[in-house]
Amino acid sequence: MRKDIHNSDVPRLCVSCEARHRGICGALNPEELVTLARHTSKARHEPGRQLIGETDEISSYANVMRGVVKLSKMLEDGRQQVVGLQFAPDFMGRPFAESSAVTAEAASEVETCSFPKSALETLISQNPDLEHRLLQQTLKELDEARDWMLTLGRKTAAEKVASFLYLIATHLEPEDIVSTSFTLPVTRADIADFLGLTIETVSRQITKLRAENVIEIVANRQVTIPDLKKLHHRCG
Amino acid sequence: MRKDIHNSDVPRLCVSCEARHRGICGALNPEELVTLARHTSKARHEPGRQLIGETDEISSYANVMRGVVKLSKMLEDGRQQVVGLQFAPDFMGRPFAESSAVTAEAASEVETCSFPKSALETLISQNPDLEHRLLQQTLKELDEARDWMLTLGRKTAAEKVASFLYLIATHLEPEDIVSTSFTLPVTRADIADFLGLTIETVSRQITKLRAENVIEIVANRQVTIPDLKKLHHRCG
DNA sequence: CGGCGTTTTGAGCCAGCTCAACTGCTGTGG
DNA sequence: CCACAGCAGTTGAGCTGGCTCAAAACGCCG
Repeated sequence: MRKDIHNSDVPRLCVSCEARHRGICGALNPEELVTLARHTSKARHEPGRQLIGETDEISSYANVMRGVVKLSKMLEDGRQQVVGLQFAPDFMGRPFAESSAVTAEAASEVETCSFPKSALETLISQNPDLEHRLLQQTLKELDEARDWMLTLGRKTAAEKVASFLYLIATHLEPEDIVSTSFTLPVTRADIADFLGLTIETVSRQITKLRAENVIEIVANRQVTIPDLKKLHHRCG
Repeated sequence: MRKDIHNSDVPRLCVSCEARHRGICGALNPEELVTLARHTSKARHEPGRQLIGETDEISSYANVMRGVVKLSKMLEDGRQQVVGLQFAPDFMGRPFAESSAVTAEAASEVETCSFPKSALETLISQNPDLEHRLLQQTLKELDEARDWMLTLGRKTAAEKVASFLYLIATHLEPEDIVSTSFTLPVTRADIADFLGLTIETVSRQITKLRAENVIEIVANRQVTIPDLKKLHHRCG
């Protein structure tokens, strides 16, 4: 928990919340936080739980407090593509749209803090800094989406898997690390859907990376990366 | 040219400009337009002309006035992926960043209206509606990028080419059309780099679509689509 | 221990790639 | 006016990376 001289003014719900520092709530003053918190509800979701469907009407937005949320799109025949992953304290939702255009699903166990569409829209209209934060996050997501397009369109299966592991490692851990160890927040099927590959190909490439000592697999989902730089070299 | 009761107040440069209606300049009042126009320069660029490089420092932004701009990313070994196309009157540039992270290149003959980074940033700080427009465009680009990730990751070559032609047709022409005819604003190589395919595969798929009477190729770049719905069915 | 979901491994196939040749258009110069 | 060089696009033949289908191995929980 961070030190914060205004702790006494902010709602109990928000006191220790990351979204107030690095997330969109950082744009709000104590008074606005109180207003928002009145309409807010925290929730915990099991892996696999769908948070919003591709064509659902949007009635609320949320912050990701803990865990990883998977955003995906689907073709009529069932082919699926994961188009984004969201980590705490990302904002979730598509402002100014009727429907979300993507399915949001809890990849790991997830905690969210959600509030009605109207509450956010009211705040946006009276606080330009909130819109600035939204713009910043949207630009970040656009950058990530474009990076990923390069991966999807032009990298080999081996490079795709290395890129995925690199992305997870750098998003789950504090920056400037050399080696790391973590639990994969997603299944092989999710990885495959993110990379535009099949489960089997993902599995084979992971096996190969392990055989070449680029990664270590402790338990099924438990990965250690002894040298991030070495992994990065495999990313193409 | 649109009718506009304020024509007399706005700078000559801006009078007939689409960006003032559908682009970001729509957020500006005549006075702000005058300020911006003072630092503005229109330019025409030949196809292939690089407008900004992937690692270039950003010193100015621009509106696309005419033509199509191609945004791309490259791997060290030269593999390239087109990550976006911009049409008039799109805003071009990555606000709040040191470097652009993508290469922008004129795909067709292009006209731009560019202004220094600082001029836009000043206006943003004093006019929240401008930031709102930027957010709207960024969200639109993010939606498009995610749609394209589905195409890149999960569609077959045939579906990819159909999707590309559909995208171009619907972006170049007024809405609610059934049939259309247009000149492709990009080369086969660009299409391939957009779709994550090779030139040869693109060519074969176009030939196939023609053989199946989904499209007509008049001259090399001149395409007619007799039935947009039929094309859409090929998009997967 | 047995059942079930996830992951790995194996074997064969095919969509899309590579390499190479050809076509057709355009501009240039003799 | 033709020759020809250069570039964009097409076509062909063969190869291969990643897919498909099938089965075995590995947890994990009751």
